[in-house]
Order: sequence, then C-alpha cells, then structure tokens
Amino acid sequence: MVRERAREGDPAFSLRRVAQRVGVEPAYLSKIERGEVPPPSEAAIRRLAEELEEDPDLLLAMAGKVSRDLQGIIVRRPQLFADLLRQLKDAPDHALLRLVREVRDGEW
Amino acid sequence: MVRERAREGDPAFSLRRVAQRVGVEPAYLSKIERGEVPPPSEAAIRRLAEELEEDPDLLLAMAGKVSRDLQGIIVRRPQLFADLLRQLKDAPDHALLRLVREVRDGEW
DNA sequence: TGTTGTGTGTAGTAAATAGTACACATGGCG
DNA sequence: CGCCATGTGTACTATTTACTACACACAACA
Repeated sequence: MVRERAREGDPAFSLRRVAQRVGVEPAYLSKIERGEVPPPSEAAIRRLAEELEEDPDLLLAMAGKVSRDLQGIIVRRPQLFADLLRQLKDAPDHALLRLVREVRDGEW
Repeated sequence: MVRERAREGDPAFSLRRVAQRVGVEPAYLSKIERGEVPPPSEAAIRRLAEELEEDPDLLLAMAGKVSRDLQGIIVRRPQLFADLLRQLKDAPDHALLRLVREVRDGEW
C-alpha cells in the first residue's frame, strides 16, 4: 500500500518480511498494495501502520475507513459532532489547523 | 428501536405497517427494536429515521454507527479531523455547542 | 366464534468480509 | 547451472452481515 518507497531496496522491508511481521500472507499483502482486494480490517491496517511507522489514521483513510475510537467519540454525541463536521467540511486546511491549535491551547 | 412511544396506539405506526413502509420484514423490525439482532444497515436505518421523523445521525449512533457522509469528511483530511475530534472528546456539551455556533457564524 | 391484526420465535440464506494455501514465473548471484 | 528470494495468479474458505420466510400465540371485535 505504502510500503515506504523510501525503504525500497532494504531487504528487511521486502513484501514477504513485512507480511510476516504484520501477520498476513505475502500474497494477500501484495494484493492489498495493488488495490486488487478490498482493504483489510482495521486491526491489520494498524499493525501495518506500526510496522511502517506511518500514521494509522492516514492509512485507515486510504482504505476509506475511520478509526473506531473516532467513531466512538462521534457516537457519544452524534448531533453535536455531526453539525460540527458538516460545518467544517469545506473549511480550508489552514483554518482547521488554526482551530485545532486554538482548541488545544484553550483560547476559545 | 424507537418507534415513537409517543405514537403508541396509532395503528398506522404498528410494527407491521412501519415495517412495510420501511421495507423490512416485521419479524426483523421486532428483533431490531428489542436489540435481539445486530443493528441493520445504514440504508435501513435511514429509511426508518425518515419514517419516524427522527434524526438519522441519532438513530445511527444508537446503532453504534457513523453516517457515511461524515466518514467521508474525515477520510479526506484524516489527520486534521482526527486531532480535532480527539481534542474535543471530553469537552463539555455547552463548549461544543458554542464552538459549533461560532464556526457557523464565522467568528473565529 | 371465526377472522383479523398484533408482536414474536425458529430456521434458513445470499452476499460481503477478511483472509489462507499453494503454485508459478522471474531475476540475481556464487 | 542450481539455488534462493522476490512478487504474483488462482482457488478456496470461515465468519459476519443483513436480511427473508413462515409459523405461532394472543387479543379484540363483529
């Protein structure tokens, strides 16, 4: 999927070695990378992300999925978060980034 | 599930009639209401919500699900929205409400 | 009293999900 | 040349999801 092209050439990151460390069949990982099969489970994606030192949320998003814990946050207060997300849907990145910072720093 | 107890007694909202309008088997709807089966598909929940004039996001949340469109919003910019949501996870309702209003009114 | 409507129990199933198992072709290297 | 590791094609499968189909028991009411 994103078996770091940066790490291309490093035999420790060959498809087979990664597949084994992640705990899936090499043939399956091959198909995942080429999008020949539907994306794997959240658990498998997480193990892959850890192995490749990639952001799990990013890999999950590439698979069209949203982390279970984020879903849990929304599910607890669906209307509030639904409103918020739909309102921010088309906000530019820099505005979102600023909002995240402001919320973190409690300036609001 | 929530076949409005308000509408209890109205024969147009009997389990069978609702089930037919929603397009599922009565027996299935019965089990859904009693939580005897895992929650139905997002599509079925939406049809049910419309029929009962309930908020789809709320019914979906009761089923432990998050609307596909909200997932799409997150998937497009996973890191930003993941950060934002995790930061707001434990914020009190009134703070979230205020934030939603401020974003809506462009005061930020 | 029989028929009509109500909710529910049991059994079964088509399709999707999440993979495994094994064989195969290719390229480098000692 | 023989071997080894690479990635990939084909075939199969267990489990879960999302239901349907039908039968049953009960209550009211005409």
